[in-house]
Amino acid sequence: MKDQDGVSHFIRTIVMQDLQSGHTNRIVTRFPPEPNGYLHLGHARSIVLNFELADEFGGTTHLRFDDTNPRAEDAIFVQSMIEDVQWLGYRWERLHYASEYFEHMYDCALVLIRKGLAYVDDCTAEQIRAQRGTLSEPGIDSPYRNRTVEENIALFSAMRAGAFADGAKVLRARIDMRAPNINMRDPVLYRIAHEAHHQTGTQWCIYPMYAFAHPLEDALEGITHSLCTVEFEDQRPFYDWVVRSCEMPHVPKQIEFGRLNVTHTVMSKRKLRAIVQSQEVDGWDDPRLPTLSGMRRRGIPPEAIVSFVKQTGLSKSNGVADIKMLEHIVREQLQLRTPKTMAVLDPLRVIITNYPEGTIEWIEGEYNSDNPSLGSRRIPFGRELFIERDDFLLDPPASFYRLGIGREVRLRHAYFVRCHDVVYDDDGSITALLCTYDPETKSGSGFTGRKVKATIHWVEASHAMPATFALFDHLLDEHADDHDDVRVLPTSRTSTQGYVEHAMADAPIDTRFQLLRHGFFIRDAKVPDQTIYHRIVSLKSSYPK
RNA sequence: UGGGGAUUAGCCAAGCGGUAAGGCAACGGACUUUGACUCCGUCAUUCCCAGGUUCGAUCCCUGGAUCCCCAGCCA
Repeated sequence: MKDQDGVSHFIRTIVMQDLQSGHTNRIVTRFPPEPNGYLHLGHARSIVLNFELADEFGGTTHLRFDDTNPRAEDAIFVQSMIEDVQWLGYRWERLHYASEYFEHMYDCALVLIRKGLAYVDDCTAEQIRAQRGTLSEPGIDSPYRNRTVEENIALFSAMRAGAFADGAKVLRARIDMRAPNINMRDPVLYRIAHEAHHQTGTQWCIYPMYAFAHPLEDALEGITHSLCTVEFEDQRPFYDWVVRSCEMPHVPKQIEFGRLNVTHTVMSKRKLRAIVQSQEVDGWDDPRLPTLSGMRRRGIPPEAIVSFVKQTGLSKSNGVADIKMLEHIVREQLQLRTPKTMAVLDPLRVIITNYPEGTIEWIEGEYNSDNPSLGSRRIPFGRELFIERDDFLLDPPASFYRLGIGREVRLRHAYFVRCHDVVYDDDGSITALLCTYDPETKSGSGFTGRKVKATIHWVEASHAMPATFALFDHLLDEHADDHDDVRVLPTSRTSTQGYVEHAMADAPIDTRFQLLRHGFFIRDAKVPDQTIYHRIVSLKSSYPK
């Protein structure tokens, strides 16, 4: 049971077993982000997993905002998350907010109180922490642990009614302060926060904690498999305790999987925020960031992200995938879909001395010979051109196939040209190349008289469209996740001024191109009035540097 | 030194008692109007280590090592 580019994994196995054994007859999953930031590649793994798994077995998936902490959340994140999930290509059957269930959760808390399984604690956060014990020592009971049910109900109602200040009281589960699993030492269920909520306004001044709310949300929605990352594993006993103690009719199953990390970048929300706040990048959608909005602005197709997530597989270990794998998949996805055009990023003028002045020849050029459906365009050719500065070397070694004095190369789609002289300025730097062309060698003419070692790209000078190119490289050094300092590499973004070929000016702004010998590019849609091309990913190169 | 997890090639990852998939990377070669793409080939006698069970162990048992997570009124 594998899909094309996915790998079989343990959660799929569990789901299949649950279906076969009759434990459940329909799969319901959910993607439950907290709207307190931007979605990134790490979330993409959860999104793909939840949506694809349910879909594979004919089930459904809910998008649910886990909005139990108004101090951290904002409606603007709700909107960006909706856009990001849709952009990846997924459609939810139901959209929910945890806050929809606040009343129901309150009732569940009352159930626990009546069963003697929850109590109102007047201790401060510091006192509670001190009573909790440590990793190796048991905790001690709170002095308020044995209040009567009546007293607890009265106090909890008063908490809801706004009778107490933030932090004055909490509702706690009453389990076991000596439990070896710290999560079972009377965890907090409700805290007081006189804070407006983006969905419920000022209706509430007490809010449930994640550990209490999440299992209830899952149970209420009929979620069969509640998938989360491994750091929640030791919270599973409490998850099950909540479902059981609140006597929820539906019992969801929590399953944990390993986080997805990628070399040369970070997925931690904290570190991402630090980078954005450092002003070293252009906001949350900076094309260098692993945020979905950043990757979208970068021009990475959503299909590539989905494919990457599937191809990296899924296990319980927290692995670090090589970013080269992502880059490979992006190239693979773009290879056949993009028109291949020419642009010069670092221009060097070339004068074809034997080509008539004032003449422009229009050459028909196929956009992508591996995908003829992309059609063709007309390319102007004339006496003055631009080529890439590093396609010429004054004293080229034998391993350099391109231009040098006396050397001949093919101009893609056009003619062979041979360089015979160099023009310098007063500083001694090269300002132009003088070349001759051979009319016999026109592309498509079938000329086979002699061979040339290289084909280079070019742009005719009088029709060249000026453009800025933003070239992106690794955001951080290879193992950035290992240390706390997240210094953005200065090489992560460089830019150059150059020219693109005539035909590119007419393309829709979201057109992705393969710029011959440079890589895949797309216009920066955030500044449509400027002509800035983002390099999505470079081409591979076997040329020894 | 409490509890919970993880460990298969440089990286990700299949494998579920019958003799180590696949992808990325790397390295050779072919092809080439992109030093791209494509194609062909190479790349774990061994699965963290040590014992044990078995005709047979990456899979089962015992012991050990290393790494990750948990002491928010965050999620």
